[in-house]
Amino acid sequence: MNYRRIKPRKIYEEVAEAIMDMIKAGDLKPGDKLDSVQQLAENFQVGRSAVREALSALRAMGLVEMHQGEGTYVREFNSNMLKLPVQIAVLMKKDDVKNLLEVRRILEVGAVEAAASRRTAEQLSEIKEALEKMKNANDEELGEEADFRFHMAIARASQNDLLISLMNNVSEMMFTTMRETRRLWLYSEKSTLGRLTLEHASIYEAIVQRDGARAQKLLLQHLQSVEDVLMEYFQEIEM
Amino acid sequence: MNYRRIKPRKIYEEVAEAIMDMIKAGDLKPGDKLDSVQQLAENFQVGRSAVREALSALRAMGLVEMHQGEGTYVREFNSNMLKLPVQIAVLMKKDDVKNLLEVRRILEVGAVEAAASRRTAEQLSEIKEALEKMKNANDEELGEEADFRFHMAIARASQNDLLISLMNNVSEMMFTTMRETRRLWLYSEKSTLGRLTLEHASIYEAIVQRDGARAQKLLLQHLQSVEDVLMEYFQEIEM
DNA sequence: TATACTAAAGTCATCAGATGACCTGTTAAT
DNA sequence: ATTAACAGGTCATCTGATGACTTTAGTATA
Repeated sequence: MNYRRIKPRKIYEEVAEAIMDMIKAGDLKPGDKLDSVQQLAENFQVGRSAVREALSALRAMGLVEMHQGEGTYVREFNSNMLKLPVQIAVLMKKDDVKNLLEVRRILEVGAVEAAASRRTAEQLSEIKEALEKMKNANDEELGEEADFRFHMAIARASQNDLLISLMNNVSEMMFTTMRETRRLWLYSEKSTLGRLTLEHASIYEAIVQRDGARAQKLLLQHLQSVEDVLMEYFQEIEM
Repeated sequence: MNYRRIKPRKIYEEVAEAIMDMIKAGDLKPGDKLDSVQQLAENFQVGRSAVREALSALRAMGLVEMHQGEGTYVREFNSNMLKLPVQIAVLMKKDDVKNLLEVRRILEVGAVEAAASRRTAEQLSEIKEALEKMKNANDEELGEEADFRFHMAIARASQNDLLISLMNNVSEMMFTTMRETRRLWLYSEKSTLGRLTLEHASIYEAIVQRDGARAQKLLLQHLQSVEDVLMEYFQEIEM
């Protein structure tokens, strides 16, 4: 037999949903202040704890902000509010890291094409700036940061907030997981930084010329070689 | 001037972090039962509310499960535990939907290449099954489901849990946002279902032959045409 | 009047006790 | 042996109290 699953609806879930509905319906707009916990509890005819748990859930989802002594406010909802739980990254096993790198590559290759076709002049100069910084960076730390900025500048040029936000999250998880690996790698081969810079430069050129296909191809090669080296080091260190 | 922001650390944040550290350190493994709220409160020397808020946060992150009357457990952490707040989808504006579709396309084009090169025989038959179901579906509802299954089967064949999970989330957001649109679209043109099936079939063939590049090209065309029609309808309906 | 300090009100954060709901395993009854 | 009743443990929720923090208004002072 096939019984339909009975779900005991928790009160805080109902409250959270009710508040979310008010947001959807436009009764509450971004920036608006919610009623006090006390007030909400009375309105919904539930205890304050239930309201607090509901608000906690909404906060975890990024829908509201709670400020002690001030009140609770509806947050602006750009797509970039999407937050993956980055902390989880530290729990990752080797396979997960491989997957993470692959997702990074997929997202970025997708982003660079959009960037090539949509980039504004301003975004172009942002990319160029990161590129220049990398050229002039003798220090590994500076190089690493410039590298990161270059890739994020490309993401921003895609003008897809959701994509930007995903890449942000994925990058952060990458750095969290591989912070040691990456550092060792950069320290070990001085020549690497130069090669990376050259590859970046050619990608930049393709974006300048709005040649999405070429940019994709170059970026793919670039990332794949980086991946290979990174995985090699990662394997040595973490296993 | 630039003052560094002072953050009054909330107790529940500290508790959440402490528990997370225990998980990281391996003191708590997936499947383990946490101490009772009562007990944790005593251990940390804080009130039960603080513990509950901490656990709420961890639950929202997907790190633990709370079962009334039973206890709180550490969840298995596959990458597929990554949960984007899908509910937010309903709040999306037109631009967001466009971005969402683009991200879907990027992820899926990436996934299909991985699928083409890595798919096992079993995964192949899973894809074929979805394809057959779609062929035999006279009903729109069945067709829609088969369509969905086809795409998810490809994702699974990529064998990248993180990628699968992201696509799952993105798909869900898509369906949430466009459930009305999509239905209307399918109802309006019977011929569409047949065309979609043909396109799927050719993609399937490319995967059979492990021709990643060809699969990518076909899928890209497929998704782009779907996107175009979808956006057209969406604009009419929602504006 | 203008400024600085103070007080009060509103609100979130946290605590602690009490009660209800729910699950599991044990014991008792048939 | 099977089933029903029970007990213990635990989360869910309510409630009153207290602390911390922010904003605002009022008051005192120069």
